[in-house]
Amino acid sequence: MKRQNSAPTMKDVAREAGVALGTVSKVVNGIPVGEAYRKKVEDAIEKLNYQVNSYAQGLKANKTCTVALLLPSTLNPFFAELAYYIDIALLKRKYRMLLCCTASDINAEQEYITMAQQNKVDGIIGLTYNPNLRIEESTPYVSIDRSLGPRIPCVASDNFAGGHLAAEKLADLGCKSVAFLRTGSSLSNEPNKRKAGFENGCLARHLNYELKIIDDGDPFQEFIDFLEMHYHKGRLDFDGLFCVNDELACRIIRVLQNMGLRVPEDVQVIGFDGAKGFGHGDYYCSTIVQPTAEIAEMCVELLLQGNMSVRPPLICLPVSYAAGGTTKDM
Amino acid sequence: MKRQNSAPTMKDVAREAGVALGTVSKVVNGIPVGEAYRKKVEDAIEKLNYQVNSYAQGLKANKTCTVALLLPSTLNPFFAELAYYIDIALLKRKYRMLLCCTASDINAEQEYITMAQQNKVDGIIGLTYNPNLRIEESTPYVSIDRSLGPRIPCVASDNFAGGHLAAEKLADLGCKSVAFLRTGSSLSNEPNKRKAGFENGCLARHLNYELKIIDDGDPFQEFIDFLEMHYHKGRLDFDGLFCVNDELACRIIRVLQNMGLRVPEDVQVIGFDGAKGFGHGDYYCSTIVQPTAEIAEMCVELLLQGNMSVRPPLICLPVSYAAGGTTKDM
DNA sequence: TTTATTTCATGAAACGATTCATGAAATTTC
DNA sequence: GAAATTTCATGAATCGTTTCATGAAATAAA
Repeated sequence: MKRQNSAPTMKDVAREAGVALGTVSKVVNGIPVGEAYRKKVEDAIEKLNYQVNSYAQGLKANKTCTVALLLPSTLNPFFAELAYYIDIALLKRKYRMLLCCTASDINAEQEYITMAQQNKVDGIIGLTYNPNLRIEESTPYVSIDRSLGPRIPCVASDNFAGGHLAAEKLADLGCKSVAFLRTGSSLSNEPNKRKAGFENGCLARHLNYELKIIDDGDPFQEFIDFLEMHYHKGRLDFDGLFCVNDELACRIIRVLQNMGLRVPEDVQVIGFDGAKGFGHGDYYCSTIVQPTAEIAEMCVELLLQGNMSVRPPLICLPVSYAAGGTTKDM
Repeated sequence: MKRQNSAPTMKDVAREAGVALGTVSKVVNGIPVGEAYRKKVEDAIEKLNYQVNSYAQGLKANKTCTVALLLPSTLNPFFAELAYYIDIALLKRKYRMLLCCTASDINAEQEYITMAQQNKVDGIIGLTYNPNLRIEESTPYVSIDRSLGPRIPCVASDNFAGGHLAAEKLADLGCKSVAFLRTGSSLSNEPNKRKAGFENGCLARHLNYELKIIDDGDPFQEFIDFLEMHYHKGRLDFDGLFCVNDELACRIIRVLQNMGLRVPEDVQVIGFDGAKGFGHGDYYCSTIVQPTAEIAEMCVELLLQGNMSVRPPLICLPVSYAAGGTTKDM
């Protein structure tokens, strides 16, 4: 006797329809079956309100149609935008997205990767900070903006070009002396390209520049000290700043304003990422815009294409510049 | 013969360790077992790099430790914040979060609910627009900010108090004539309480007020027309506006600025939600702040507590006011 | 009409973890 | 030392699908 409250199974449907188990399976999976059989099965499914059990399916097929997205958090609008577009791209392919915010837990990144190996997900898209994750060869993984080694494909914006573009824009906007500010791990080489591109651009345009890099952690006070060190008699040594991302740019702008400096009149600031307030709102600052939707689409495409051996190690997508009120071009 | 590339199973571990299947299961699940056995099994697990297969577990246990979060999108910072805190709250309880952005697909909401019934998730937390979702009695569901009927618990901010507070603040800030603007479905009654609370507050403080409600869809032009209708000789009929959410407030502010009005000098604007730029950044506008983390915690608590019958139908959490530059109190 | 071929529903076996009745071994009791 | 009791590893059965070898029925060929 079946428990009252348990969901009907294929067996129940088969009994109700008076057909074999395999026939029900075929109908459910759209495999051709005699018209009369199909009808009987469909009626029984309807009558019993049958739903396939996806554990049992997964057990046989070893496939979940679920992908995990590892992000530090969704509080950063750029990350939130990525999450949105990746969800769209996955949905289009009938996949679901497990969102994992790793910022709250230092071990979360590795734990989720382990989870993937327990077949809870078919693959992982990760924007991670931990540079030495153990990722098994057999785990489909695509990294965003961080190279994790030759076996792991990485999708990134053209960070070098972005840095170069920032320098050019600042030069075009009349800056004479600029600085690059950055936090985060020095091990993540993609953001380092922003620096390299910026230097390259500064040299090409004969801009004086300085670099302020704060590795690991977020001792924001160091930036404040740096800026105050370069602040003399109401003037800053720099008339242009390029921040490694919009979040840092926003924080820096607040510091500048607290110091009594006007943005963009006294100092022009360019960030990186190009996220917007409500998807359709304003940019948080003048910024190098990453092509979020394209990055998302590319990650999903790479992850789900069957042949892992043809994955290119690094995909660079083009960036653009957008004025956002913190430069003199609005 | 076992396929080369297939993951080791409990059977393999049992064979390797020279013990029975059930013994391995006990070790894996932390059930007491003789010391010598435990050691042998642990060594074998280590050696084979064994990971439990969660489909098989799910098939037996009928439990995924996964909850689906239905949101229109994460582009709205308030939604993104909710997603973040709900993920945290779930992680704390060893649950995972399936994030489903429903804005892109009109059928997505119902589809995800169907999915839950296929046991892909143990429950759903939904912030949905569709007022007539078919939710089976047996599907654990918690709704955010929309009452979906007596069987479905709803967690919301104290929207009435929020509306009231907005009116009081505008009165305190010197407004004489105010308006309430709102989009979205008229069927979702929680946001309607913001209106009711606002009216109540206006009456209590003897404020002239007008209501502009645009039901269903987003014909934003109607708001522009409304504002222009109330615009005479460089003056707006209102010196204060209360918008149903921050997103609308931001759009309205841009319209006002395009009309040549200054915010907050000419018109003060208060929104609703209280999301911030980068989690720690500025508010987008002066706003009634929803207690996002508490809402998240409450949703998860309600969803995962076993006893569905003791769920209260509606939980109201307290709101607060925060100045954000679009009122004269910064 | 008989034989060869094709078509297609059938249902047992398998996927991998959990559960629990079984009985061997160890311990306690008299 | 024998009997009674307790302890605990064992492995078959189970969960709900999918797959595929089987053979019955229908069709085609002779």
